[in-house]
Amino acid sequence: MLTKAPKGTKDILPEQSVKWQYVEGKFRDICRRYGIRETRTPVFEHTELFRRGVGDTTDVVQKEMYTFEDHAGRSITLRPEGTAGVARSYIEHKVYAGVKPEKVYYIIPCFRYERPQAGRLREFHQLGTEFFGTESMMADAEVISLAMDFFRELGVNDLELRINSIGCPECRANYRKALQNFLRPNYEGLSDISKDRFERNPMRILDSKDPDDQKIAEGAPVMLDYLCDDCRKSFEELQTNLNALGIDYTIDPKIVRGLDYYTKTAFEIVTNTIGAQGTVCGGGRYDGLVENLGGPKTPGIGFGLGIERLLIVMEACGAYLPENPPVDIFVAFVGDDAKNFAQKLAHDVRIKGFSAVTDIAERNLKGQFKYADRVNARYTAVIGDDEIKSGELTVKNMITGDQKRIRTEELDEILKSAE
RNA sequence: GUGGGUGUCGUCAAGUGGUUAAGACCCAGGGUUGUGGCUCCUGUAUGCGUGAGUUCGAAUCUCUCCACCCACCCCA
Repeated sequence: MLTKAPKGTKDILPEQSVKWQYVEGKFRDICRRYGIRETRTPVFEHTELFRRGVGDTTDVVQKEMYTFEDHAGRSITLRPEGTAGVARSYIEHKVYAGVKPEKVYYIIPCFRYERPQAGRLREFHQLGTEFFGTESMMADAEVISLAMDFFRELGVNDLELRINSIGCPECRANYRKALQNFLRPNYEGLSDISKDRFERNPMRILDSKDPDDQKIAEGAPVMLDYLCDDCRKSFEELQTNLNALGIDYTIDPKIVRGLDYYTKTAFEIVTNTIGAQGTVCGGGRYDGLVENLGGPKTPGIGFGLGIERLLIVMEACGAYLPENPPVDIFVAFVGDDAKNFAQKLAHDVRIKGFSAVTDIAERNLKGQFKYADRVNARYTAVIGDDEIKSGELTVKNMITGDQKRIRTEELDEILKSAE
């Protein structure tokens, strides 16, 4: 128990963390190219923020939050997603008074109390972006474009972009009514879960896996047919923009999104290569969120992408992921005099900006070479009595096996040429 | 919250009631008191998730609990 990470959490050990850094670095670079800056918000927030922001009736808020009281009796919650905190920060610092739109990205851990399974954890990591202050569908297209660029540059193909519009609160209410009217005659035939959803969120009935539900839902009205003029125009614009960017997509009227704050654009990027949790990226527009949290009426659009799922997809499709990064030079030594000389040499090399590793476990030469091999050293320098006497180094190229004597000053050239 | 599966060395894994629990890899040391990735040798589980029971005897049978995995729900 004591030596076991809590259920649903995972240690990211060094051989994994190089992969994480690679993915994160790629994301940071893409965001830089899109002119997006990073924002960092607290891991925990007031519980009320999520109740209001994510929605009181959502599963996330109702049964998945890590909520506790702090010592002063405040109700605190570990963030279950990224958008609410970023929106809060946007309002708190009156960022809306500055240049619009505000474009930010984040790379953060999130927490949800769920039963873990493949691609689902209690602590998971999201990277994402949020744009505030523009209603233009160009923003939606840019956000989607960014996500697609990210996947493409990571070498992840066979992904499908699905888009939908869930309208604004007005047209959604109309649709809800129409859907309920359509389903009501067969209410008794619905599964228990769907009966439960009938009032709470009838749109969810549409993607039920229950065969009876599916039969009843056949021919049900589609949200897209109930969009108001403004929402319909927006959805058409989005498609025009995506077409202009050469981004393929399919329209999927079943995308509903489980968080209350979404309006208009909803999208998912899915894969079928990683089992049941196929949604790697989900996002959409949330024009009511900022106002709902007490800020000025401010539209917003963004997406969240699960890093754990992304890595699973990358491994499944054979995308490049770094492992065991090389060390420029390993400094081996024989004898006590050479010991200090070696440590000094390694230090000099490090100061010059190269990576150097030396034996700090008192191994014999053979063991040191073995270790040099393990740490993926490009070169190994050997220092012993002979070298100290002559002021030279023996340097071995670990890939070709070539070995020669050089003067210490020549080492720089060799290390540089290896890059 | 509901359902299914699995639990033997750091990892993979043999073993299905009978003395000391295979093997491989990894790791460490050595064959070579100055040379790795190959080779050879040596070492590493007082224990088979936990607790109890059946038995002369249990990793092997029964039950309890626990952990992990997978799926539903929902979502990243």
